[in-house]
Amino acid sequence: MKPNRIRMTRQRKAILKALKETDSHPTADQVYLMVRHQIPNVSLGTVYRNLEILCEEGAIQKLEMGRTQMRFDGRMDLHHHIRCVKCGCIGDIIIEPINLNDTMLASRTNFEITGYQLDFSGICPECKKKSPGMVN
Amino acid sequence: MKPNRIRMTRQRKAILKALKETDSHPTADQVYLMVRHQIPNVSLGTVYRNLEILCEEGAIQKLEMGRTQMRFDGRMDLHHHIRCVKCGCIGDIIIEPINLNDTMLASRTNFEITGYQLDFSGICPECKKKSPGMVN
DNA sequence: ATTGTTGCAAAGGGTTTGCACGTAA
DNA sequence: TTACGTGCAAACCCTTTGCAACAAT
Repeated sequence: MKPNRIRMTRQRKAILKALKETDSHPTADQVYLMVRHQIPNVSLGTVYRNLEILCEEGAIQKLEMGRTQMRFDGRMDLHHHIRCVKCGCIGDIIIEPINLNDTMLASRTNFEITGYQLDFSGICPECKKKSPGMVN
Repeated sequence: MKPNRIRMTRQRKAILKALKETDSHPTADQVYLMVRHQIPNVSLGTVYRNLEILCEEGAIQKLEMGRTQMRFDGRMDLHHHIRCVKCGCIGDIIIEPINLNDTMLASRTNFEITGYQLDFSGICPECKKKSPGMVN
């Protein structure tokens, strides 16, 4: 057990606040822009470092969907995400967790299963409005 | 409909062959090393270009798990993947597809759901052997 | 002969890191 | 006072791309 040495600096506080106040799952540079309203000379490096630290502390979570830019989420309850294939925005979905001890599932691999990541893709309401009926 | 203009060059043939002959889900540079045995002066750029083209042709598939390096798979039947959290190797799992028209699922988001990605994580047989009983 | 493909090397883009200074506790 | 955190800028790493030469059809 290491002592909790993390300091609540202005920057860290502002980054955490920004994430708790939005449901837009922003990228690091979007967080950077938000925080700059309050702390104009904050650096992008500081934003990245703090997002990482806040993740480790369990205060926020990092979304790594495919190989796109990371996104960050201030919501910590169990939920999944859906990405709009047109605009890239991200929404939330709550579904029942998969039972990792399911013998049917376990029998299908010689790995010991410890976790999973389930992300959906689709079309967000805004993009649906813009091109109704269009598949692409 | 564009005519099928893709040429079967030595390089392309070798890359495809390498992927069809392994079940190791190699990264681009691993494919590069494999192909170099046959074509010593092949370039990494060519490997990347051909992996991309072979994906578009539906001959292979690209695995984008988290923000790690891309991996490539010569197997085209429907299956999922599990990544070893210790060594990073990848195995296969076959499970039933999720029904995207499930009203329960659809009611949980205002997106129109079109697809999903489900990847597992766990510990591979080799790593389990090396550190039996250890969680980390 | 045509034009898709290659090797090379440079560029790209998001993220990470080294350093000296600043600041929370 | 101590050592964690910051701003800056350079480094990183994988992947993509421009270009002139090459080769499949």
